[in-house]
Amino acid sequence: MKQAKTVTSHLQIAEDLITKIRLGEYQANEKIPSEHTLCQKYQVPRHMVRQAIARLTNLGWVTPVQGKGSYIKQKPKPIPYILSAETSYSNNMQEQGIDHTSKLIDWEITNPNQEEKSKLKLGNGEKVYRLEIVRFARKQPMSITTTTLPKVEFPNLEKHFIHFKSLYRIFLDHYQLQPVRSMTKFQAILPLLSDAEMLGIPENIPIIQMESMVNHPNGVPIEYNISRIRGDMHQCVVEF
Amino acid sequence: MKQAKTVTSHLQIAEDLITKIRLGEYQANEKIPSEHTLCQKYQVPRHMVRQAIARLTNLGWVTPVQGKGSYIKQKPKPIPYILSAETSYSNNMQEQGIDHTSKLIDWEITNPNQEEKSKLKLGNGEKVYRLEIVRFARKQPMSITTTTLPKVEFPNLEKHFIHFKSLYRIFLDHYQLQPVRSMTKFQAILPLLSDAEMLGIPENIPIIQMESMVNHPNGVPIEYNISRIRGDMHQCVVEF
DNA sequence: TAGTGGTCTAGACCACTAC
DNA sequence: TAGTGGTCTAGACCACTAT
Repeated sequence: MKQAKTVTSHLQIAEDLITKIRLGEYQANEKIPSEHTLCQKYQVPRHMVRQAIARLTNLGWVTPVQGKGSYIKQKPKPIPYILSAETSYSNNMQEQGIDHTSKLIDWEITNPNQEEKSKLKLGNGEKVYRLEIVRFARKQPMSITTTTLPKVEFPNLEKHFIHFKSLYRIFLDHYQLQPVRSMTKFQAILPLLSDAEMLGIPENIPIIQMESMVNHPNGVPIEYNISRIRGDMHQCVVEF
Repeated sequence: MKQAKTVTSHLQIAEDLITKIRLGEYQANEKIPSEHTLCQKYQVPRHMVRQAIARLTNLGWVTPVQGKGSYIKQKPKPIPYILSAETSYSNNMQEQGIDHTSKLIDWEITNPNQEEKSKLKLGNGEKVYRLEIVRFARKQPMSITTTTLPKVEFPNLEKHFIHFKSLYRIFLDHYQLQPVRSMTKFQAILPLLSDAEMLGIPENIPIIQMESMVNHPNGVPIEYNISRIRGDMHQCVVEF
């Protein structure tokens, strides 16, 4: 006679653990029981438990830390990010009273790529500034932006990089320019390794990749940027 | 004397495989070599190779199929989805000449939850229709929408479900109603298991969760919906 | 030193696909 | 039937954390 085998597979262990986290039996910021303990509890070899925990890690429920245990993740409260023609990131954070900073981590004067050239309607041989900006909110890195500006529109831009606060601050203070966002495209993707590292997030947290065109009030395109923002930390809002 | 051990860990195998896919040595829609072959190639036990492939799977490079092999994923070309006050999904697909359908998979008349009640400005005791709609484009499931409508605004709505084509078709044809989108919030998240299954995607493909308010042209809120759309298959566009 | 998670070995058997 | 990936066992040793 066949014995009814206990159907404890790694999938079921994972499901059980998730349920317990959901129901609060295991609490956020606490640890789930150790692998060893779980082996005893489910009466399975360690490999099974590890497979289950790998699943949980993947789905974003826990973060294992060597020598300590697997910590249950806090579900983050996302920050509203209002998309409109007039608002910039800093601007947005400011209005919500969220502590924020920007950091210029890299810049160059270079030849535009095809994309940039057409988007910014550049003539042949025109150069661009290309900046890499990391934005922080509540001291945490929240987004990375690659922004491209026609050199001709921003004479001596690099002079203003020394005490870099915000790009739009520079636009306003030194070029008397109130930029206008004309278009934003977005897409949900998984981060590149380099971006994930920079943002201090695991590779499996989705990010929103946002591509924007920004114009001079007279309609001339003056900025093209691609931001990668933490999808779990932002709730973007568009009003019509 | 210590022998310089070959540092082939699962991480390095994964990295090597990714590089080969990137460079086109292994081509999209083809398979990577079998686990057995890779074991021989890297001179490691199967467990190591499987760990590496698990990583690739996770990062979205391959999809293993039992009995066949691990297929290299095609990077999908996303469909543009224009967000504006006037456009609906069907409408959007129509204009781009993309073959599309909608399917009403579930509906009920029920009491609204707190969220729905406040969003739709419902009085006490007012009932709502709650529909579950799956939208297809190019024969593939692309999004799942939970939509809530005040019952009082749509008398005998269920009469029109028999040959369901599109919600907005019903609005237009039977209620002479040209709906207006007033607000959209979006966020990048990983799908729930049930949604992933319905969309036929692995759990690690990010989706855009989009919450919208839709009004009568006179400003009265008539629809509140939450869509989960495939993040990898859509490029959402907002114009200002 | 004890306990945690991370890596790794060397197998076995099963389920599915292709021929 | 042979080849593929999926599940599972039963260990070993290492790296890190806490005490």
